[in-house]
Amino acid sequence: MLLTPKKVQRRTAKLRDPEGTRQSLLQAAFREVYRYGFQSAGIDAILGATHVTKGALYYHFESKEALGHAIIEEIVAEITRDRWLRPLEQSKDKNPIDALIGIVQAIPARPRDVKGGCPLVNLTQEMSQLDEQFRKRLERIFQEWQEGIATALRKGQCTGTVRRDLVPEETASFLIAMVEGYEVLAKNAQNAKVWNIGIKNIVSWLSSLRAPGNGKRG
Amino acid sequence: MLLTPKKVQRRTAKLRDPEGTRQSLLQAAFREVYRYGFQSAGIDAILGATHVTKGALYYHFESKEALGHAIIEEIVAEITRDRWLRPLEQSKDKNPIDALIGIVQAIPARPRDVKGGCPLVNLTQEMSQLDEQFRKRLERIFQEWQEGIATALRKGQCTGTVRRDLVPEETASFLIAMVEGYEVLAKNAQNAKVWNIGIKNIVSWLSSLRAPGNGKRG
DNA sequence: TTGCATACGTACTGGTTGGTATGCTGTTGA
DNA sequence: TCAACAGCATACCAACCAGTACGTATGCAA
Repeated sequence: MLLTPKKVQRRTAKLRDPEGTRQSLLQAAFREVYRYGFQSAGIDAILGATHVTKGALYYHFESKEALGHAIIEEIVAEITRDRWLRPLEQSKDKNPIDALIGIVQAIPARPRDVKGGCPLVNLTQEMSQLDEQFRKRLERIFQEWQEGIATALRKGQCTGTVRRDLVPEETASFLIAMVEGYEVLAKNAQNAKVWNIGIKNIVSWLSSLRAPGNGKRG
Repeated sequence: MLLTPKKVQRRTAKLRDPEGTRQSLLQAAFREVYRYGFQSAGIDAILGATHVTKGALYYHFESKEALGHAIIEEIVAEITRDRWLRPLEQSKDKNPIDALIGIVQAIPARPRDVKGGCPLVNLTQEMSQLDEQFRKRLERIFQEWQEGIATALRKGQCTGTVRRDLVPEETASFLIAMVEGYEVLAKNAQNAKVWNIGIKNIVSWLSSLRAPGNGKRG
């Protein structure tokens, strides 16, 4: 008896879409890593969250480590750019203090964001000491972030909206430390209230950076 | 003539010393958890760092989780008390701003501390979202810490050395967020320089909390 | 139509993990 | 003197985990 011809059509006629597969993997892997940490995020769990199989994963990424690197460069870095750098760029004619206040207040305070904390901090805490490759990639993000803020502050100093006695880089770091610090506190509390109080205090501190005689909307 | 009443200690023979065994385990486990995180710290690695065997471990602790709880309650909590609460207690007649400045400046900046980050933050980042038992224990430490600072600030407000417009609890949280935030930045940089700049900025901010007309050593 | 590279799917493996079952030894109270 | 028990030591296990081997389906070029 002749073999039956192969199943002509699979129900969900899967189109080949390597870029789509790659993105699915990155997104799912990010979610798992965000939740459980890189080391504890299991490959099988990541695959279970997608319709992708192990063969496909290891076709697109050399190793779990390489997947981790891609997450940092393509997802985590983008989050920082979306939340901080692009808004700063777009409001570069405005008073940078007002811009920063707007940005800080716009950081999502949805339960899942507060409870999960900042992906950048999560990965830094877990990996910076253990793996230099991870550390370098994370450091680049921090530097980009700091420079973005420092540049805006420097401009504000030129146009007279920001106090001249500040060192822009140090002030930028300080702001980042405050934001990250409150993310940690909020994550521990698993509660947006802590975060909202934090925002309030950061905004109040940001206001103290205005050049004397420069009220709101300077 | 009577000889020594108690047995002379034998050098090589292993004396049974359950409390010592327990402490060895706690210390070694803390070091491993501090370095690799709780989930990634292996039981075998912990045991390898001691002269203790698995049987002894599971005699003293019900599970890895229970060991983790003990680490938080007996080691991490003690670090916070040693660095913050006891110094605050001991200098309760002093200006609290000066006391806090002293404490912040006294936080160890040795490479291994900077590179490892703050144990409290490490554990919070990793576990708060995943395990409520861990979270609760960590939250207690944060609360103790915050209350210690807030109490000191409140006293300062009464004695006129601290600005009266501050909300002590919020200011305490803010300080904690700053410290933790800079620990994250320093850990990412794997470099004490970032930390030292952080200290400088925090100290400068702390000085701004003094009541008007109240210089140093108020 | 063939030929071949891309893009997967599946079954498996060697090593590791937290945890346990069981047995031994030193100490202590009767 | 001896039983009972605290305090371990050792061997072992099932589950899991990253990674691989290898087969197969698809698209495209010649």
